[in-house]
Amino acid sequence: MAAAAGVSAHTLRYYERAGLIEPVARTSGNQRRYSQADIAWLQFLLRLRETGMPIAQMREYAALRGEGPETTAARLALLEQHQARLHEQIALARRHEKVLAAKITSYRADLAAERAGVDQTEGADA
Amino acid sequence: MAAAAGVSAHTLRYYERAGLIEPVARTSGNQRRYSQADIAWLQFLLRLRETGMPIAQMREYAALRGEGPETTAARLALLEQHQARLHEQIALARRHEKVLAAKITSYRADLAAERAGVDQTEGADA
DNA sequence: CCTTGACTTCGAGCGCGCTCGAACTTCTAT
DNA sequence: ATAGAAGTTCGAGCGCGCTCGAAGTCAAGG
Repeated sequence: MAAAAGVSAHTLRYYERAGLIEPVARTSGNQRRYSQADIAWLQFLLRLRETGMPIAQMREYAALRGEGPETTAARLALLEQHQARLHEQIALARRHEKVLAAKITSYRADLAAERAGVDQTEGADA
Repeated sequence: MAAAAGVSAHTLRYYERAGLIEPVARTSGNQRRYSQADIAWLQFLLRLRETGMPIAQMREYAALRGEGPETTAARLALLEQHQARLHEQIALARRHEKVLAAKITSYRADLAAERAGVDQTEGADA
C-alpha cells in the first residue's frame, strides 16, 4: 500500500483518474506497483497541491510532462505563474494580518475600558 | 440593492440564512433595508471571510455578538485564534515559496543545459 | 391601471477535492 | 486449502460556500 506516501489509496486512485498520474505499472493480478519515480512524482504533485495549485493546473502540468522534455519551457512557465500567485497570496495574507491585528488591539482596549467601568460603544465591529 | 457592498443579493440572503447576519429591518412591503450598522458588520464579516475564516466560525462570532457586550472576551479569543491560523498559513506559504523557487531554479538550469545540447535527466520532477 | 423590474422565499444545483461503500478479485499466512 | 486482509472498479455522496431559477409579491413610472 503505497498510500504510506501520505495520502489515502482512494485519493491515489482519484489522482490517476484525474489524469495527474499516468497509469502506473500493474502486477499480473492487476494490482498497482508504484516505482520510486512514481512516488517522487506524487510527492512533487502533493507539494504543488499544498501550495494551493488547483487540480486543473496540475493536470496541465502532468500532461506537458507526458509529452516529453521539449515541454520543459512550458512547464517552467506554469511554475512561474504559480509562484506569482503564491506571492500574491502571501502579500494578501499579510495585509489581512495587519487589519486583524488592529482589530484585536481595539478589542483589547474595549475590554480594558469595560473593566474600568466605562460604557462600551455598540456596533464597533467594523 | 445593498449588494453594492461588494457581494450579490443572493449571497447576502445566504448569509442571513446562515446566521451570520441577524434578520435585518424590513419595509412595510417586506423588503430588506440595510442600515449603516448592518453594512459595517457585513464588511467586517467579509474581511474575516477573505482571511479564510470558515463560515462556521463566523457564525460563532456572530452569535456571541448577538449575546451582547459581555461576550467581548470570547470574541477576542476567537479573533486571536484566527490570527494564529493566519500566521501559520503565512509561514507555510513562505516555506512553499522557497521550495518552489528552488524547483524553478533547477528547471532553469535544465533548460540552459538543454540549449547547450546536453541530455536531460528524466523524472527530475521531485 | 398596468407594465416592468426589482424584490421575496424556497429548494435545487454546482465546482472543487476528495471520500466512501458495494461488489468483486487477488494476495498472504496458516 | 482456505480465511481474511488488502487490492480492484464504479458510481454516489459530502462539505464548503455560494449560485441560480422558479414562482410569486411589491413599487414606481407612463
